[in-house]
Amino acid sequence: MRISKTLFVTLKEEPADAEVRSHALMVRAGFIQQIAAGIYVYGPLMWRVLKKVEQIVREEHDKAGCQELLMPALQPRELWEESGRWDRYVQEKILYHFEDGRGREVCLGPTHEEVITNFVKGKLTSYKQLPQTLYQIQTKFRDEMRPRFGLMRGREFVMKDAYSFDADAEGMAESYAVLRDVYRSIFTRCGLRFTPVEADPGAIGGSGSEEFMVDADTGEDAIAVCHATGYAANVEKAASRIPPPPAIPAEVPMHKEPTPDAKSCEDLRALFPDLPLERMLKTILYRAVWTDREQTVAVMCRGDRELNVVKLTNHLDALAVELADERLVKEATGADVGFAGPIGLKKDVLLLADSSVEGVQGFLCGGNETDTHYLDVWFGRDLEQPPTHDFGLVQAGDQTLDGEGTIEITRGIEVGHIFQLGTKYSEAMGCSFADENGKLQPFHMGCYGIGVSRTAAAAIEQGHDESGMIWPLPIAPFHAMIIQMRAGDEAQDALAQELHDQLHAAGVDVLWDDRKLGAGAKFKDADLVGIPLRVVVGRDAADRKVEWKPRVGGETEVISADDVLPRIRAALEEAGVQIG
RNA sequence: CGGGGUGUACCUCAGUGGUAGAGGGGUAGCUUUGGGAGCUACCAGUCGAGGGUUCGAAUCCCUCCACCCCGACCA
Repeated sequence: MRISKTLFVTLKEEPADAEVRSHALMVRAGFIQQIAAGIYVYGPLMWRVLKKVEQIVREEHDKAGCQELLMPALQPRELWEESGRWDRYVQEKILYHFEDGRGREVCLGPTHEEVITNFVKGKLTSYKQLPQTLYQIQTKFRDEMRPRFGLMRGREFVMKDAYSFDADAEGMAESYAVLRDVYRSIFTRCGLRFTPVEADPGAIGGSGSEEFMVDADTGEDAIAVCHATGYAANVEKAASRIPPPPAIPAEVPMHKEPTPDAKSCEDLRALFPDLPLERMLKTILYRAVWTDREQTVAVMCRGDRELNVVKLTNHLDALAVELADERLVKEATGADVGFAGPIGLKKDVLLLADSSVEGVQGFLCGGNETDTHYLDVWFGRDLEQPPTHDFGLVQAGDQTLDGEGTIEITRGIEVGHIFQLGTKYSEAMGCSFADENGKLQPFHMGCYGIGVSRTAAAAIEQGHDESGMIWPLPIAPFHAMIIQMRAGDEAQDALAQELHDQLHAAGVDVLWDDRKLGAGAKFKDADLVGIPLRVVVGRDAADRKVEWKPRVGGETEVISADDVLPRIRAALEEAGVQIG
């Protein structure tokens, strides 16, 4: 393809509103254009990338026996009432929903468990048909509170979603394992470095889930990994061995101390330098919301540890749990923010504690009175120890649960998430099959998602330098680029044309820069769009000599024009890319 | 949803009460030709929207909207 005949428009200047590299580079290179917050046009080059990712996704799913279909983006409210998710998704303001012309309520699908379950109902009717996995690649709609980072978190994005149907939990686990392998193959074939991690299933529900994280410092997700044991989990889910409780001090009666303006553990350390952080117990107030009620929840936690709202939300089985605002804190404690404690809380506040408080005695805690804390507080003597549970956030340096290794915190971009749903949707929506005895049983389902557009962005996040993008060969918009130095030079025109035609005929995706531009501009553009294999047709064209100039990792080399195709073939083969 | 910021040409931005600007970009010409070359001419804006103050508003005031950032939240 000749650049002069394509929509190839690059910008010299960085877009002002792009925070992450992938976003800035995609805009500069003309891959995407923003239409509104979190809504983008995918330009021709971007679309080529997306199609390549989609193709890899398709091939790997099909190879594993999955079947592709296409479901509607527009979905009726009734379906979502059946699964019981309408309220939660509306509450979380993630669902685009509106009335149609006749007053019927519909939504734009953020995910498709309801539709797929409804679709197989009456079609998958016998155990003899199982297992089956169906998938689609489609645009999803989610009204993200804060879309950001370009394609990383959009309100409309391309997603592959798959759903498995099995007769029982064992079957579901097998289908899940198959898909997990499919996912590994997909991201490996895309040329990405990634880490599969244990995850929290969130609003989707179900028992087990794993996320596939592309390793990148700019990722939105923090993950806890241990190289010694191989443990890897999203910090939302991760558990670790809590450092042992502090030594128990001599028993003295509880006493109240004035602590003016000491609202944090740090402030308190300045006041009581001899008291270890481990013997300061924080009490954090939250507002938990369910469909039909809400409650203030106070959670105690050791001063050297942090709380994990996701674990708390799951424990409470709440729709949402958020930090209490100033007003609510005052209402529950009677004090300003920073002085909450377990003693003397308002009666309707639910008091819980993180496991880290177990075994702590003689501690400091808030006095529920502005500028006041209690010291030398003992569980059992001064108050009952509240029910404890693991609500803790894993920290770098923690021991793994088995004590065999040390956890470190890294960052990643979530490009895939797989779930074992169990019978949540099949039961809620009355979707069942006949087993060997002719008895009706609900399906055991799994669901599996890949953010296709996010995967493309993650590839740039992982592969770029100061000059531009560096695409992995399997998902690059073009495999190879011919950079012709002087358009109009007879020898160069002829050789570039010959090479272009030869490569094209061989099935190589080749982009030919035939523009009448200075050499500098062409090299800058070539670096920016990051096509991995490059050939410069220049001053030696008359001798059928060209320069082999890969985007990265190779010295420029003068080679015969006849060696170009073999070289490209070799590079493609090495990257596992089939052509022709 | 709370806090902060920004809206002026296709892009990046300057312009604090008196004729709407620069650079990039595009077009034409000349020159140049291996890492975003030079010169000349031209193209390009309801100054986010509405209201107010003023002889006069991009500029001051009010309301709204959009976008970006931080937080909260989030497959």
